[in-house]
Amino acid sequence: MNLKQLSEILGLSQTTVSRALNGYPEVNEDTRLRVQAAAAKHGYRPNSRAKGLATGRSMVIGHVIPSSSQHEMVNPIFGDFVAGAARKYSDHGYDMMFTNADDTSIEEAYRSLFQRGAVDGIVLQGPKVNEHRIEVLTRMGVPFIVHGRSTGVDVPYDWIDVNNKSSFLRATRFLIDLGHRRIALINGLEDMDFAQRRRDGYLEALHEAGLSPDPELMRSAEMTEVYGHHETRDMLRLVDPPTAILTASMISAIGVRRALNEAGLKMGKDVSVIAHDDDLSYLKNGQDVPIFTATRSSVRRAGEMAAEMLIERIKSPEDPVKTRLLEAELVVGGSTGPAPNRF
Amino acid sequence: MNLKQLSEILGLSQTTVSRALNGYPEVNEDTRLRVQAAAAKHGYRPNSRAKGLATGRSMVIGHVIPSSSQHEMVNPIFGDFVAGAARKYSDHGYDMMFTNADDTSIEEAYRSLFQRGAVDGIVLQGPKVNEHRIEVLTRMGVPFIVHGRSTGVDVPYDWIDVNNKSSFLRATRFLIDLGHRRIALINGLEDMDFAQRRRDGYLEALHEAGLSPDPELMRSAEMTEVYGHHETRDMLRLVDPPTAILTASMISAIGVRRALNEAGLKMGKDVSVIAHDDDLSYLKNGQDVPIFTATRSSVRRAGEMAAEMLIERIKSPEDPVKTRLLEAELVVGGSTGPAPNRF
DNA sequence: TGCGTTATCCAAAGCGCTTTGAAAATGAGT
DNA sequence: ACTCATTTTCAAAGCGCTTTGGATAACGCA
Repeated sequence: MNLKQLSEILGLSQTTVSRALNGYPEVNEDTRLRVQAAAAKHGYRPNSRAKGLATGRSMVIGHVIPSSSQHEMVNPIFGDFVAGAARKYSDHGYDMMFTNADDTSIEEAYRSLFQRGAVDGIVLQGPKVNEHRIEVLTRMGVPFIVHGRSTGVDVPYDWIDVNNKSSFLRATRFLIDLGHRRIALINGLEDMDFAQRRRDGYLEALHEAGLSPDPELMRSAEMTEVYGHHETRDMLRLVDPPTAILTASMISAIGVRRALNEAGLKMGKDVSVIAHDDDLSYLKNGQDVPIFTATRSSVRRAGEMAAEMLIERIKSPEDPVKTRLLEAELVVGGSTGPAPNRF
Repeated sequence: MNLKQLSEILGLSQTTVSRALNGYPEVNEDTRLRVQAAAAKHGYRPNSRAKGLATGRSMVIGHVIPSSSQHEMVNPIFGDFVAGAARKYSDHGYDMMFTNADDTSIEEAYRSLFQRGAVDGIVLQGPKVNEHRIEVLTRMGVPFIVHGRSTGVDVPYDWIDVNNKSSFLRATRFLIDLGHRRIALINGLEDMDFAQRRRDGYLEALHEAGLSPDPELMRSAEMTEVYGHHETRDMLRLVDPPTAILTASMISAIGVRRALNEAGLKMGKDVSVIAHDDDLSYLKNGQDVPIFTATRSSVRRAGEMAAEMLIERIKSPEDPVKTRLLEAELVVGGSTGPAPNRF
């Protein structure tokens, strides 16, 4: 069923039917009702390609999935961020489109998505330090929003980010206040901007306290469970092992816990652990009392907000740049305690 | 830059330029090269909406995300399945589109996606028992594939699934052979088809061994970490607690492990655990020796295969129905051992 | 040279919608 | 009854592409 057929059935012109359906004022209310009833009855749905061609808008937001199988952003966080964004998109009549690109052709993927007219806006996830894609998108003139920020990029752009530095600064201070001196950081990949900022926060807190950082206690990789486990086991073998560990995700925190258990150490007593908690729906940090002391910020919520900001940007391309910095809460759970007295 | 402009620059007709770019034979090779060079130089990209309008195909595959915040399928598995599918889509020139729908309007979402011409095919994830959506899609005549199956639906349809029943049958037998008699099943939501089949396998193995199932040992809910923990803790308090636990995902297995640790029990010695492992990239089951004994089947691989099967279906709508049943491997790890002797 | 083939290229129609500019219908005012 | 303004409807153009049905040029061969 297309417009033409529907208009023939109704004995009206396509113009009138189109207008009736799209809420234009220059159509008699009775006619509008008739048209709407007929459309519902025949299950008429305007072809979105044709509509897009005619209006110049696709009502689709684009995301790119980097296909290198082990890329930081694809995984734990992906599902929740997308679920949050998707809901907001649909509230505003947008769909979301994903396109796959291997690491070498990501830039091309963005370009293609927009220039083909497939999407009206783009979400850039997982920015690295000096993220080149931001300039690319800016030059293309596509409305976009960055989930995160990129140190070293000085063109203005819309972003929404957690205050990673302050989170890790406060978390580290918290451990220092508990008497810890050997504090490890199990970080994400350090070319990722968020990892860099977390590291900065961590270092600043150490510095404030007059502690000098130990490279042996700073690890960086993809945030998997296995990685958290591996690095922890490795550090526990040091001559002077850490008494506290900061880790970049709940997933790796679980690996940390596993390593501690294997070593017969009690979390929160022998070794304190603080994790960053993205508040993933299938991996809640306990029910009432948090399992891990954590810096918490819902990535699902971030997805919702990113979607809304992007839609606003699409509506008002000339608005000044908008940014949004979310503060993570520091929630205290059972995984931290005073530094053990070694003597 | 559009076709018209490009053809004017080249002094050719739109027809010829279009054909040159799309590899049609009725164009001189020299001309084709000239056209390709110019297209590259000017960064010409055919508008996909216009192309879609003209060809009647959108080169997009649709997925629907149910928006009830706690739905079974959205989460742990989502990211990896999608990543697998996305790669195959892009190999064949397809993009993927997501649309959000709350539980009441999922059917409408599928209908809209296809009838608006937004997608050429649909992936149906997380089928329930008696999944109504399958008939809806069949009647609509849209090419689709189901990830999973649906007991009680008797129209033929394409699907790819893990042999859930046989996996859990074998896993349960394995525990019985180790001397376990009190075996718990921490299952997914039982209106999900996969959960039902796992339960069948579990029950069949008990039956074979002359064991009668204990409702107290059969739990069912969303497969979160917290859930695995909660049910385990609860069952450990029974007068006659389980000596072995089967659980439906790695995530809930982690909760099981946490509960065992809290109770001072050693996994693989005091209580054996077998998990179903979807082989998620950020949650590998250990490095060399598996942590959990597990029934393993890569959901990412399933995503790839689903994508390929769907694309074939789109190409050949009249082909006979295709189905694919994957056998999970039973990998033995450190979480299982002989049943403890209580006497 | 003339004619049938084949290789190239093109004009125009069509995909299904929105939107412009104009026409028809209605109503108000005198 | 007639004019003018307003409301309601319509025909046709246009969005950017593919594809049909020719036209033209080039070629082979008698």
